[in-house]
Amino acid sequence: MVDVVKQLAGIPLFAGLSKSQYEALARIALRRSCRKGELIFSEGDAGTGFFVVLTGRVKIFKVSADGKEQILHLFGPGESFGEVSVFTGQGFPADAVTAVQSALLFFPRQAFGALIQQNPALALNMIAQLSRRLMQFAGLIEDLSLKEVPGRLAKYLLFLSETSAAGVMTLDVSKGQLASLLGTIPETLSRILAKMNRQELIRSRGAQIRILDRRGLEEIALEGKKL
Amino acid sequence: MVDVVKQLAGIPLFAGLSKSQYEALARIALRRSCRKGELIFSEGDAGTGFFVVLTGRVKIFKVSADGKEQILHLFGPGESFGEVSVFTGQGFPADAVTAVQSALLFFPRQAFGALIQQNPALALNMIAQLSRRLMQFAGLIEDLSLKEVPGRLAKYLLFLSETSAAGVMTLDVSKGQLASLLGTIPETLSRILAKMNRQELIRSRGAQIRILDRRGLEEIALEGKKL
DNA sequence: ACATCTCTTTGACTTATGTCAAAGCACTTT
DNA sequence: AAAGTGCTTTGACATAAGTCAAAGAGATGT
Repeated sequence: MVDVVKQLAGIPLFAGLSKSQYEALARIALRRSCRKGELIFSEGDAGTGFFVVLTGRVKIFKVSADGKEQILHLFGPGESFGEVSVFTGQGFPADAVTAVQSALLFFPRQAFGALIQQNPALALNMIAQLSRRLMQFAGLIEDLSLKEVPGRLAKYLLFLSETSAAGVMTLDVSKGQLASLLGTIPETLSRILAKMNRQELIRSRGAQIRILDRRGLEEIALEGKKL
Repeated sequence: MVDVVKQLAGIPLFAGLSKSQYEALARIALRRSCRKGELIFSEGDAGTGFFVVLTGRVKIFKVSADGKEQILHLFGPGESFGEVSVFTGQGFPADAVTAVQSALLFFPRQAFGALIQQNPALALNMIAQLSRRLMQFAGLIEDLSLKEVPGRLAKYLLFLSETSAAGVMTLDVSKGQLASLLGTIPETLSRILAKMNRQELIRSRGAQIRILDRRGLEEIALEGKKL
């Protein structure tokens, strides 16, 4: 219990809460360990609560009738997921599986509902959280509808380069998963990477990628320039 | 002022609040009238507050570098928009224009922030609101990424038929706007409608559409069957 | 080192959807 | 009614991206 309190402190959703509020949260939280590839919930399952990632990584995704998948989110330590169906009362809107061995906290719906009603700060954190996610979704919708795959990839690479040290960066997901994140398939992604290499925009070998022509990538990502 | 209170009562975001809470909201709300096509905010504008539609209709959309638009939402009476940037502090994520002559209420950020901190019920309403919208976005992402245009159209028609009286239904947006809502262009939409007519799935003339083969549409919408 | 997987790349091909241009319709304005 | 304006439809065409199949590369375990 005590160590759960400690872990809660690093979670943005719970930022700035009082000690007693942490304890109240810790009291209702349930720990769960999942090995890689474990199904946490399926689309349509009744939302009996939501989760926080302590360690590992969880993939939230939709699957089409013929098996293609679109990743909606990849959540890492400190991030929460499944809140939405706690509040809409509808089933989960997508599937969730662990991408790697992971440790989760589960917050049951009823108990958490009671808590949030008495903690305005928690409610406001939740609002901020949902707002950020909505913004992110708006961006994904824009990308899927208005950009071509090279544009989405360029945007992703530029974004990744901000977070990573100078020079070389390393993809933190497999290329197949990256394809799904960008709303395409591995073959298409592979071809586009090859083309970007040929045009000296990037230099990639395996998961290592170095940006050679930042401006060129920006033109593709933002101005819709063709590859 | 008094009549503003009356109008607030019909707004889901404010459902179930007390009389004094309505009055507090009415005190900070500003009225605004917009004629058709008026720009309410642009992507990137600082979010100084959010809006509620009293009458009319507002279109929230993204535009690509080369002018194609993707509608994110069409909001009608009682619905609110622009909340997200109130809580993230970032600029508006998309553009908003009135689709027809409309009357809006504007809630300034600061004042509303103060209110929501003291009204747990209001905060919970906001959470429910954002959650619903997130779910809706997840559906749009799924459609854009995993369904083809005929599937999206079939889904839209089936959805519309639920809300409308038996038999014939009338499109409540122009076909150009419908195309933008479905993530495509008018030409493509037109061709697909023509094809659905030829295959006796629907019978459409102008904005009037009658569903002839519901099961057939469902196969296209849900099972990805080809047109 | 070898065999076995899984992931990635490449090639040839198909197809859905976008582009461009023109014609058709419907509505308003005069 | 005529003329203008903005939607919608249709046709011919271009192309981005998916499908299918096979080969290559990298890991992992025995």
